[in-house]
Amino acid sequence: MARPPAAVSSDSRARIVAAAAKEFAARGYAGGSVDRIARAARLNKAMIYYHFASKAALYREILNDMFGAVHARIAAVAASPASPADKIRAYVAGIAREAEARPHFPPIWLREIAEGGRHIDAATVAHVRGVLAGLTAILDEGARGGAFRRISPAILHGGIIAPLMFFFATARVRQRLDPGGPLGASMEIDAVVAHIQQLALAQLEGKVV
Amino acid sequence: MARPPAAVSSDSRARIVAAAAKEFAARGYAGGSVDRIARAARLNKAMIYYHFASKAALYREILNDMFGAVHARIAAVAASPASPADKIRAYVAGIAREAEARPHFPPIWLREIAEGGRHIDAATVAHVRGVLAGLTAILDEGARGGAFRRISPAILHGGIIAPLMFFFATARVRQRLDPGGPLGASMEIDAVVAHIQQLALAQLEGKVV
DNA sequence: GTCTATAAATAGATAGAC
DNA sequence: GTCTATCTATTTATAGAC
Repeated sequence: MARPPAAVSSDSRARIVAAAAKEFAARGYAGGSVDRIARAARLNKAMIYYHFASKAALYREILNDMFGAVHARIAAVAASPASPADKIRAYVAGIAREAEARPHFPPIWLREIAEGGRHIDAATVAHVRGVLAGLTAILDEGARGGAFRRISPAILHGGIIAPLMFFFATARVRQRLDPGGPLGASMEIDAVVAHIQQLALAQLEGKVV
Repeated sequence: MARPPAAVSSDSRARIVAAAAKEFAARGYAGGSVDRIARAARLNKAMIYYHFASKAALYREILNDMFGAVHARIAAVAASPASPADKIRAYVAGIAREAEARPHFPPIWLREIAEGGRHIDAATVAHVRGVLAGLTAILDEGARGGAFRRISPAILHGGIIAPLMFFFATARVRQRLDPGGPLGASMEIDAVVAHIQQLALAQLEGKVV
């Protein structure tokens, strides 16, 4: 295998996106610096403006990828031949898996919520609506078959995604705020996902509320 | 009742704190501008540095007030003579009430989670630990009396606070992302609080998981 | 595609008058 | 306590050479 050339040419766009996702996750949109992104991508600022129209456009690309990936996965789950209960399990696990694949996803999601979705453009809005439409379809199917009570998709979705993002994003903080204590105790992702799956199904099957 | 003087003197510090809370909630710590805070408080930048050592110190004051208020309320709940189940209800309602009293609380909370608690100082850490200690005491009491199963306070707390902050913070976004749809449908705070109370108790009473 | 250099605006913070 | 004026660093973004 030949040694790669000293300056790896022209995956520069991908390097920028990766560096930007990390930067925006750590410091937010406003706090993120184009200069720092360039340095992390081993490029200069001008290259960022060669590939992207603006800092905002770069950020929107990352948002769109995040929500697009979740949308695609949820649409597949909703269209699958599984039972409604299994689809709910897959809904929870699917969001968790996309978050796991993108460490920047939970922090950026939390910040967008805090900002009132200020940077979310039309394409991303469509993805968000698509995710909710998928959940609504699953709930309808379950209700028609008598397996599920009718509950608000919004309440259910919030009860799933909020704790999920919280647990991903706080992995580091919990260690700091409560080392050794119950908050700091390591929580396996699989255990948290299983817990949230059971909580969601309990609501749908009328074991609670 | 006499007309107030044109320039109300020397509640300037309080005006700064109020304006800063709004600014940091809307734009985050990094995105918040001392200039804008001064303008919103009808003062100049120099007055902010007269009252506070730095932008960071001003922000920490707001964080401390938020978490201090929750800590105080939860400590009172834990020490009250109510039943464990009622204490859990009061735990959920208490956090909701403090968030209601401070519109900046949910957005700032979400951002701090996203930032890994970067701006949280020792005093605020103590408040966070105090809240968790209160919850742990309630769970222990319930478990000793046989009313509660033993479950992780961290999981329970996350399942309470994350959806709560999510629903408060998304009141405006949901309207935008899904007007007329289930997400955009107005959700009464009382209904959301009641739902989360029942969800928490269902876990503790072994009806789920 | 990649770079250096720089423009133009805004940031946090301070000096010093009143 | 409150102000104006200003310093310095950093910001996003662009021009133009190669």
